[in-house]
Amino acid sequence: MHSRYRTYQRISDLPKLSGEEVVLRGWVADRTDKGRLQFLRFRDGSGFCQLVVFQPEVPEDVFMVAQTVTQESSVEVRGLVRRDERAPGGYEIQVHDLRILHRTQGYPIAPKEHGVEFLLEHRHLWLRSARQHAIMRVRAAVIRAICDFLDANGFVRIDAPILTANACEGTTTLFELDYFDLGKAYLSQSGQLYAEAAAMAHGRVYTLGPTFRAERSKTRRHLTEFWMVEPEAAFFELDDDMDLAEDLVEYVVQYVLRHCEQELRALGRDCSQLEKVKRPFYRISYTEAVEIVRRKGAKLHRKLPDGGEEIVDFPWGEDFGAPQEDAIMEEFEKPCIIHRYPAAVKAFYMKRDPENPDVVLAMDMLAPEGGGEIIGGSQREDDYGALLQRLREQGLPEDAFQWYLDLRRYGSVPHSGFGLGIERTVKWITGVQHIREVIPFPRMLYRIVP
RNA sequence: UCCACGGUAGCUCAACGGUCAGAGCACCUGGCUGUUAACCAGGGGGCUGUGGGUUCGAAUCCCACCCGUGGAGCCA
Repeated sequence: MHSRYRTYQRISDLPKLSGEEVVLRGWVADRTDKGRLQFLRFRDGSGFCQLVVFQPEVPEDVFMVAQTVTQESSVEVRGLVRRDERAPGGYEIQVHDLRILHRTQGYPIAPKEHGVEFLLEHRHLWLRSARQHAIMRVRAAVIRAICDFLDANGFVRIDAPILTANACEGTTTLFELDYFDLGKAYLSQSGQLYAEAAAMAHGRVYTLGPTFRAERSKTRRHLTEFWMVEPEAAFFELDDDMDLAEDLVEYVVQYVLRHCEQELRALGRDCSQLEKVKRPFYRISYTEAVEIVRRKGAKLHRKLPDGGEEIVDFPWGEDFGAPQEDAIMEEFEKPCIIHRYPAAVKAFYMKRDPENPDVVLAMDMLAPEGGGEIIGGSQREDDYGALLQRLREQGLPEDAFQWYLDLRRYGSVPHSGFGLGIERTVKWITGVQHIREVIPFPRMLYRIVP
């Protein structure tokens, strides 16, 4: 690609520059030497490559610079690009000149083992490591793939507000703040309601942005601030919604396999399972899922009023927890969609199944290999009276939802959508164990810095 | 919020209630022409999270607090 901004060569271009003299600018990730032969692991943002400095081939002062340069110093290097099997990545630079731009003293992160706390404390520097570099590239690719797919299928990106007056689902705890003279405002936990409004204007839309949950969650799959893409489409019924979710996830996974081969290898990801992620996925009803849970003996731990706990066979009507989801996904090597959940455990805006009023037209997608729940969606209640009744049943403030009810007053149509968690998806695809590694600066219960 | 575990050198960890709290890595010095977390030799580096208690004696046992970790719940 031609760029008017590129004034120097980059590591990502090395295969095309073999045998040529190049000038690169970047940072020394690490160094080691064998006397008169020195190896510098060099990175410039586009990738990593090895610099080789051999004493007889460079001026004495250049050799001294290479010998004394510290980890994470920024440098400019001139040298010959060589193909060499011994070099990580297959190419290396035979250094002719090396200049220090800024000498680093006491870089905190050694190229050795570190604990989580220490690394999170230094997240601003940790991002430079090869592993974090690869994860962020996959994250970028996932978001790119999502936008490509939705744009190509006629979805218009609509950005939802982050400051909102109303709680979306009325269940989870929200971050609250004072909004001038208008009282309390909340950080959005979902752009869905706004996406619904926009879908009545554009037919097919999606929101993409950060969302916030003030839950005191402490697990490897929760963040207090996370990104979500939420497609919403007029005239889509539940089956269309599931088709869309399936198509989108298939596209994203296959896109990453195609475009991030290097990154996935750097992360040590076994891609054989990902290659299987092709339509059709599995699709089972909640009732069928309950049967699996019971068959596999994933019991329910239920809290008793006296503070104790009882362990019972999983009853129809309860929502699945992590143990149940894990039990279900042991059965499947591809994503599985579970649909038609008990109405009592789902949000007020979900439409009842006309064939069974005990369940709603909702669906969740669970990813295999411990990926967990990556999608939650539903067909929305499009009947004014039914929606108003749900609002009242759940004790939600009608005033704040007047505009939302308007969507059912003026040209209401069947419509559906879902939310796909960006971090959960990246975590699954990269095979990373903890969600905090797949967002640049994670916000968690006990962490807001850096 | 509940449950469990942890906090000792810059980092990762060790040390039965008993001499001066150790090791690896990182850092500094020297050696080596192919290193991949190189290796070899030497060197500096500590308010054992905080406060109280038990004891002749506490990193070690007890209590409280602070900080963190991951599991539940909640969910993407």
